[in-house]
Formats: sequence, C-alpha cells, structure tokens
Amino acid sequence: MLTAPRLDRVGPLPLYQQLGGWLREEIRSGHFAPGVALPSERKLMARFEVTRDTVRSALGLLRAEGLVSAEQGAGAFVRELAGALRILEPEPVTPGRMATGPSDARAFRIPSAETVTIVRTKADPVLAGYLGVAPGTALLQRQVLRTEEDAAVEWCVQSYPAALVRGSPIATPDPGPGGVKARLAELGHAIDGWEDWIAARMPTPEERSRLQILEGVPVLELTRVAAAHGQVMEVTVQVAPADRTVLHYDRPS
Amino acid sequence: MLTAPRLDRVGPLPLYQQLGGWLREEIRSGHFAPGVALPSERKLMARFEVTRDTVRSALGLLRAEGLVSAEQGAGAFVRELAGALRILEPEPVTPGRMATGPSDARAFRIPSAETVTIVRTKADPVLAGYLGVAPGTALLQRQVLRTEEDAAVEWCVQSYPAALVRGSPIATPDPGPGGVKARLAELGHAIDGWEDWIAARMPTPEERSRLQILEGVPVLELTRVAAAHGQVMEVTVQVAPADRTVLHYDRPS
DNA sequence: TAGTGGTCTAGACCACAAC
DNA sequence: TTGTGGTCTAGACCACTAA
Repeated sequence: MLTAPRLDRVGPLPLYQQLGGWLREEIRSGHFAPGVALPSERKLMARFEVTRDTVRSALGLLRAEGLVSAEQGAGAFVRELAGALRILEPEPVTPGRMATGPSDARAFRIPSAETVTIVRTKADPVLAGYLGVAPGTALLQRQVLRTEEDAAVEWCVQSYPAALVRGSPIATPDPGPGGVKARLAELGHAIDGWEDWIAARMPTPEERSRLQILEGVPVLELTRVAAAHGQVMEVTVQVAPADRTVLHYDRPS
Repeated sequence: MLTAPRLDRVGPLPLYQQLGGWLREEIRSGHFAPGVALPSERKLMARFEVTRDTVRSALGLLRAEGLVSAEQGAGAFVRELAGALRILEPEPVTPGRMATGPSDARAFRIPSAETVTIVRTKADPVLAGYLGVAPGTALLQRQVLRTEEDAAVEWCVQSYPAALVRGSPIATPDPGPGGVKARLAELGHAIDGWEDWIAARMPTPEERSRLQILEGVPVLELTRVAAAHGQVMEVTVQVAPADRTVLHYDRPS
C-alpha cells in the first residue's frame, strides 16, 4: 500500500478506473497474490480519499473480469485458479484413461456422478433445424447434470426425435450398458459422424446457480450434431463453467 | 410499463435483483425487443420508487450478462446479435468456400485484412512447455490483428523457436505465397498434425480495446500446437470476441 | 465484538445525444 | 434545450465472518 499513487482528479480518466487499474497492476505483478485479501474498501477509501461507492466501482471492474471474488464479512480476494480443469474431448475421457492436458497443466478430473431427467418437449426452430424436422415436432430430451465431489461441472441436454426413441431405454434415466450410443446402435442407428459448434457467453442466472458459477466467469457451450447414415439422430448441448473446463481436439499425424 | 409489479421491500431479495429480474423477463419475453431502448433510469426510479443507484445496480446485472448496452446520452438498449458470426475451423474457411454455419445461422464472413507485427521474445514457461524448449529460449512471434470492415475480429500470436525460422520469410510480415505453412514445408517441416485447446474467459482491458469488445462479452481462446514429424514447430494462440465467433469441428462419416 | 462486504438513500455535476 | 447515462459525494443500516 505504500506504493499507492495519487489519483488524478483533473484528467479525463474516472477515479474508479484509475483505482481499478492500479489494483489490476498490483495483482498482475504479484503484489496481491492469488488467495490474498485486497485492502478493505474502507482502507482504500482512506488511502485514496474517495468515497466507498468509488472504491466499489473499481472493485466491480475486477469482479467482472473474474480477477477478484468478494466474500461478505471476510473481504475481497484475488481469485485462484480452479483446483482442477475438466477436459472435454470428442471421445470422452474415461476414468481408465487419464488425459495429459496442456503444458501448463493443473490436475484433471473426471465427473463422478450424474443426475438424469427425462423431458418430453417440442422442437424449437433451432433444434428443429439441426435435427431436420419441422418446428414443433415431438422431442425427447435427456437433461443431465454432471457433478464431481459436490461441485457441478456440466449441464447437458440431449435431444432426439420422440418417434426415434419411443419404447427404447433411451427414454429412461438409465439407458443400460454402453449408454445411449449402444441403444442407438441396436436401433440400427450407430452414430458414424458428428459436427461440433463451440460458443462462449455469460451464463444465465439459472446456469449460475445450477453450476455454481462465480462472477466474471463465462460458460463454454458445445453443440454436437451426431448423425447415422447421413441422418441426424441426436443433438447434444453441453454447458460448462469456463474456469474449470477446456476443450481438446486432436489431429495426430 | 403498465404491467410493472410492486417490489417486495420486506423479503430477503434485494430491490435491485428484483428489478433486474423483472427487466430480464421483459427482455426474454420480447416485451423489450433487441435494439429497443429500455425505460430511462429516471423513469424506472419513479415507477419503482427507488433511487437511481438501485436502478443502476439492476441494469448493471443485465450489462454484465451481455443483455444490455448503455449509450451515454441516448439510453440503454437491448443488445442485438452481432451482425455476422465468424467461423473458426481447423482448415481455415477461405473466401472461395463459404461455410454453412449452424442451423440458426446468421451471415458468415471472412476477415478481409490483417496487420502483422514481428516480435522477438523469450519463451515463458507455458509456451516453452508446448514447444518442448527451455524457458527463456529465443522465440519469434508473429502477432496478427485480423479485421473486417473496420471491425477487429481476432488477435492471433504465432510463436516459433527463433533458431527454426532464422533467415526465413516467416520472420517477415509477408511470408509469401502459401503463407507460413508453405515456408515451414520448404524448411523440411511440413505440419502434419496438431492439437487444439479451447478455453473461454473475460477479456483483459487491452483485449477489450483492441478487439472492441462490449461489456459482458467473453473471449474464446484457441491454442493450436502444430507439429511436423513429431516435433512441435508452431504454437498459435487466437483470441476472438465470443459474440462474433463460433468454432467448428467436423468428423463426417 | 470489531471489521467486512451488501444494500439503499438523496442528492450533485458532467459529457453526450437527440431534437 | 432537454433528456440521457456516467461519475462522485456523504451518509445509513444490514448480514456475515473471524477473533
């Protein structure tokens, strides 16, 4: 704190941006290390001779960037990297096969539990377009919440034309050995090709609570369109917190 | 505005969250359509009998979610989808081949210009790990800002061991016909495999200004590790605004 | 109990956009 | 000129954490 500069009260840059910039630099330089508490809002008020609102605006910048987490009653802390990243790959990483991860690897984990909800709905225009059916066509959806040690890591919605899976174990929470893919194969629709579309956005409030997403953390959204003999059989939308997830595609020589 | 509810001043939910929730629902339901101005802050003050600060906190929620853009002097507007998405694919989409896009497709465009800066630097631990060299090893970086109709669409940094590309056109802004890949092939290092790592996060202030990123919009970060005969030759990091970018991977049958 | 962040009030002046 | 959002001040009370 001794190195704190004076704020420029005549220039065009707002006070809260100056203060936010100073805090950001202190974090980047390691002066405020991950896990460490920043000076309290009232100390920053006194040190920089501004009101609490100005201090809170500055901290708001850093929270929106995902650099800082505030804990009521305790303080504001420089955010630490999530303990473990989860890898999403075209062929799922199974517990028997550990992913290597990028060279700046942290630990990598596999989800340990999932809760499945079966929902019958009608195709909205987007899903209908992917599936090649008319909007309003009856769909069966498997909504899956994957968790790991009490922490939700992914929300996943798989959609099928209802006519395709009627009477199949796919329409039950536990599709049996080999999972949905095996049941599709038994129906004569073994998946033999797919397309992935990957986007990122800020989570909805529902997603934030369901996946326990912190402030300033976006979600990755992976839409997989899977086909058998040229016909789309399944559309999967996976939503995962971006601070705990990395996608991986490999084209080895 | 006639349907606006009363706020609950005794329950546990803060006023600004109630107000933010109401505005969010009005936007989702289409009452406030994309491009339309929300009621002004002073009107919301009067309508809900709260102070301006409370109104601004509510609007702050929506701005952080990327739902609303404020324009000084004009008003706060429901954000519209970016006019065009750019597709990033393993094999770049060239002007001659138009991508089809997802079924909810908007227009798709190809970047029209790029500015290249050549930088000589030393490998940080992360890059060194990817490249299989010691940290501090001399690197050559090509920093590329891709733009399209005055709008920046991507920031890209390509890194090579300096020893590998010394004296090659790779170390110049214009590497000549066929680009960097052709020059690497001439050096006997034709790229024959790669790995992609995909992450998302909020942009740094530098990225926000460089790529003209709006509030509440994350970036997609694609790291490609490209190898020739089992040896890593190139690490490319691409950063693109998530509201104008979608990644696409295809594994046809 | 003392200190922290979370919420809310009631003003003020400014820069900017639209009319 | 009028209305808009952007910034800043100076308080207040609350819920929560940690000692």
